[in-house]
Amino acid sequence: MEQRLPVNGAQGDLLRLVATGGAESRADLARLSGLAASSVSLRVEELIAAGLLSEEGSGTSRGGRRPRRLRLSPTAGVLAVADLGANHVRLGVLDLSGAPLVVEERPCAIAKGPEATLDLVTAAFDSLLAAHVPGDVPLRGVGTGVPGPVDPATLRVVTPSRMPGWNNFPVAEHLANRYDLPILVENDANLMAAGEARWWPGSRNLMVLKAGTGIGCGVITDGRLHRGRGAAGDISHVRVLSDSSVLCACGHPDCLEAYASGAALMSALAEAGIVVERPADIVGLVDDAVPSATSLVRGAGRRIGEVLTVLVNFFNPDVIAVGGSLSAAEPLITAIRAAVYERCLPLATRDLEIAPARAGRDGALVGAGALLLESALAG
Amino acid sequence: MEQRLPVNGAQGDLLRLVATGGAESRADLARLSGLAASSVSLRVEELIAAGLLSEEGSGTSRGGRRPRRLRLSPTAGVLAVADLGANHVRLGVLDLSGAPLVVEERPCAIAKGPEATLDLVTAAFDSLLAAHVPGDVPLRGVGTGVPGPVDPATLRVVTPSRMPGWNNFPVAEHLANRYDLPILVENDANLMAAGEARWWPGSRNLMVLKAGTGIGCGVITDGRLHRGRGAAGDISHVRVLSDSSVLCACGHPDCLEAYASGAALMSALAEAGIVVERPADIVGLVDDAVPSATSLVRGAGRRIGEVLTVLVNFFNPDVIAVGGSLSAAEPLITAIRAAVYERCLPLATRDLEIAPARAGRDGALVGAGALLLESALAG
DNA sequence: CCCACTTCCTTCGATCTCGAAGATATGGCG
DNA sequence: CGCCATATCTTCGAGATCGAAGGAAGTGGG
Repeated sequence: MEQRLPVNGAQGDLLRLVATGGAESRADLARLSGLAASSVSLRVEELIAAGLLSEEGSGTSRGGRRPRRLRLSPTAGVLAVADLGANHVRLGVLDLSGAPLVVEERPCAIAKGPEATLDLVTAAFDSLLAAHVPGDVPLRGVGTGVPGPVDPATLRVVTPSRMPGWNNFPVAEHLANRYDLPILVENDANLMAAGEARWWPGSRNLMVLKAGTGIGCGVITDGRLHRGRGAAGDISHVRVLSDSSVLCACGHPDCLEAYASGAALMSALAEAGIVVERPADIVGLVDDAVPSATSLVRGAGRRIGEVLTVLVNFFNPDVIAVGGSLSAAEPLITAIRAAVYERCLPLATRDLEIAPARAGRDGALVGAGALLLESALAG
Repeated sequence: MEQRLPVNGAQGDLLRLVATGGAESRADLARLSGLAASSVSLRVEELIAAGLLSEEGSGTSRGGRRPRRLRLSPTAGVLAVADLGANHVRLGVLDLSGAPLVVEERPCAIAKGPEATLDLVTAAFDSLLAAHVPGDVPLRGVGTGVPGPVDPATLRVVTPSRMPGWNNFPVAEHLANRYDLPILVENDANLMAAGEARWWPGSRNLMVLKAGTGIGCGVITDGRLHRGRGAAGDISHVRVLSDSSVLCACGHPDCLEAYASGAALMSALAEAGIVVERPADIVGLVDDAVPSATSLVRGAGRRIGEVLTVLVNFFNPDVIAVGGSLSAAEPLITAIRAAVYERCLPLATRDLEIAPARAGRDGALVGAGALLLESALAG
C-alpha cells in the first residue's frame, strides 16, 4: 500500500482546512471543523510535532487577542504533478496546499505512446525535485492529467481519441512502480474543474469548459468532482443543429467537436488561406480583428452555447467557467453567454455566472494537487 | 423551530440505517455505520428506551449466533405526504421507513389556487391520520410534491407553467402554520427520483424521467438529490431537431415538451380524431395496437432519447429510470433506448441501464418520506 | 491611563467512544 | 452428542473529545 500522510482522521480534517486556505488559526479551525477548541489545540500540537504544520507569527486581530497564525510547514512535503497535452507536457512541483513551487513546460508528443511519455515525465519530475526541493522535504504524491477519458475504477486511459497506443494502458500502475505514494490519473478537463473549484468558494455546482484543441468539460457537483462512470463531462460528441453535415471522427454526423473545437477552427481557417500552428494563435488573429477568425470563433461560441443550454437547464449550475487556450478570445465567451441566456429557463439563468476561468494556466496542475491532497489524507 | 426527532447525531445515523432497510441488527449497524460494536449497543439501547426502535425476534444466522432483529417501533411515528397533480392529489401516511400505511387519491384541481388546494390536502391528512393512526403515534413530518419548480432556499413554487396563482406562494410557511414539524415542499419529479433511488441501491448516479402530462426529470448524484438552484432536472424546454416549427408555451420554438409530452400526444391524437381524457389512456391505445398512437409514442420516445444522449454523455449515470403514466407504453422506453445507445459514447453506455421505474405509483410519496426522514434526523 | 469587552488559547474534570476480551448463542461436523 | 468455528452482543478499562472556566493578549472608549 502506498504511503499516506501520517495523520489520523481529525488531524487530516484540520490539515486540509489549513492547506486549502480555509483556516489560519486554531480559532478558525475550531469554527470550521466543528471540533471543540480544546481538541483543536491538541491535534494542532501533534501536527506541529510531526512537522506538518508550523506557527508563523500572529495574524490580525478581530477585536481581541491576535491569533497565532498556522501554516503548512515548508518541510511538510511536496506533490509532483503533470498535465499531458497533445504536443506538450506541463509539469510542476506544488506544496501540499497546491501552490506551485516551480512549473515548466516541455515538448512531448503524446502519440509516442505511454511508456516513452511517462518516462519523460518521471525524468522531468526527478530533475525538478532535485533542483528545487531540499532533500529533507518528502514527496507526498504524484499525479498526471491526460487528454482523454480515465476509468476511475482502474485508473486506466480508455478509448482516447488522440492518444494512439494508450488505450487501456495501466498508467497508475506504471507510476506506482516508481513511486510508493498516492498516485492520481485523471482527465485534463476534470483536473481543471478541480482546480477551478477553489476559486469559486461559494459555488457548489460548477461546469468548467476547456476550449482548446478539443472541447472538454469538467463537472463539480456539491463541491466534489463528478466522474460518473469515467466519461462524465463529455460534450464534444453532442449533435448540433446544422444545415450541412460534417462527419466526426467518432463516426457520427455533426458533433460539436467537428464545428467548434480548436482543431475544427484551425482547419476552417486553413481553407480560408490562414494557416496557424496552435489553437492559441487563433486568439491573436481575433485580437488583430481578422474578420474570418472572429466570425469563426463567434460561431463556435454560439454552437457551444447551444449545447450548454441543455446542460444548464438540466444541471442548473452556479457557474460556468470557460478556460483553455481559446478562452482568451473575447467573442467566444460572449457568444456562449448570448446563446445560454437566450434559450435557457429564466429560473436556471437568474443567478448563473458565465465567466473566464480564474485559475489561470496552472489550473489543471492545481487541481491535481487538490485531488492528491485528498488521496494523501484519506484513510 | 419545528420539532425534530429526539436523537443525537450517532443515534440518527443508526436510526436512518434501520429505517432505510440497510441494517437489521446491531452487527449490521456496526458494519455499516463504522462505529464500534459497543457504541452501537449503547445507542440502540437508548433508541429502544426512547420508543423509536424495537426488538422483534431474531433473524437468520449467518453461521453463528442469530442476530436480534431490530425494527422501527410501530409507535416511532408517521409521515403525512402528498403528491399534487394537475387534477388529482395522491395522499399517503407512511411510517418512518417510508413504507405506505395507507394511500388514497382524490380529485383536486390545482388550478383552484394554493390556499384551496392546501386546505384540501391538510383536511385529507387529518382524516387519514384520524382513521388509520393510533393516537399515541406522533406525526413526525409533512411533505408535498408539486408539479413545478421549487426554490430550495425559500420552499416556494416559482414560475410554474400549469399552476395559476401559485407563483411565489409560500407553500412551506403555509403548512408550517398548521404543523410544527419538518416540512417538505419539492418538485414531483425530484420526489420520484428520491423514491426511485432506494430501489437502485448499488447505483450512485440516477436520472429519473417522468413521462406524464408533462416531462419531468429528477437527478440523483452520488446518492443524493441534485437540486442545483432549484430548477435542476428540467428537460422539457430543450430544443429538439425538427422539420417543422412548433411554438411552445414558454415562447421558444421546438421544445421537447411540445413534441413528446403527454399533453402534446393527446392533442396530436385529437387531430387524428382520437380523443382521450388522460395521458394514461394513451397506454391503452398502444396496448390495443392503434397504429397512430403507437407511432406517436415511438416518436416521443425517440425525441426524448435524443435529448438524453446529451445528458448521458455529460452526466454519465448508472441508471435511467423511466416512470410516469406514459412509461407503461412499451414503445416509449424501447425508442428511448434505441436513440441513446445509437448516439452516445460507448464509454457512457457500456454499463448504463435504461429501465422502467421500480418504485411504482407511490414512488413520489416514498421519495417524500425519504427526504422527510432526513429533515427529521438532521441537526 | 484605566477598564470593559472581545477574541484566542489552554487547563481540567466529565462524558463519549473505542477496541480487546469475554460471554452468549448457533450451525456444522465427526 | 460434544466440540469447534463463527457470529452476535456486552463488559470494562484506556484514550479521545467535549464544554466550562479561566488565563492571556488586544481593542477601544471614557
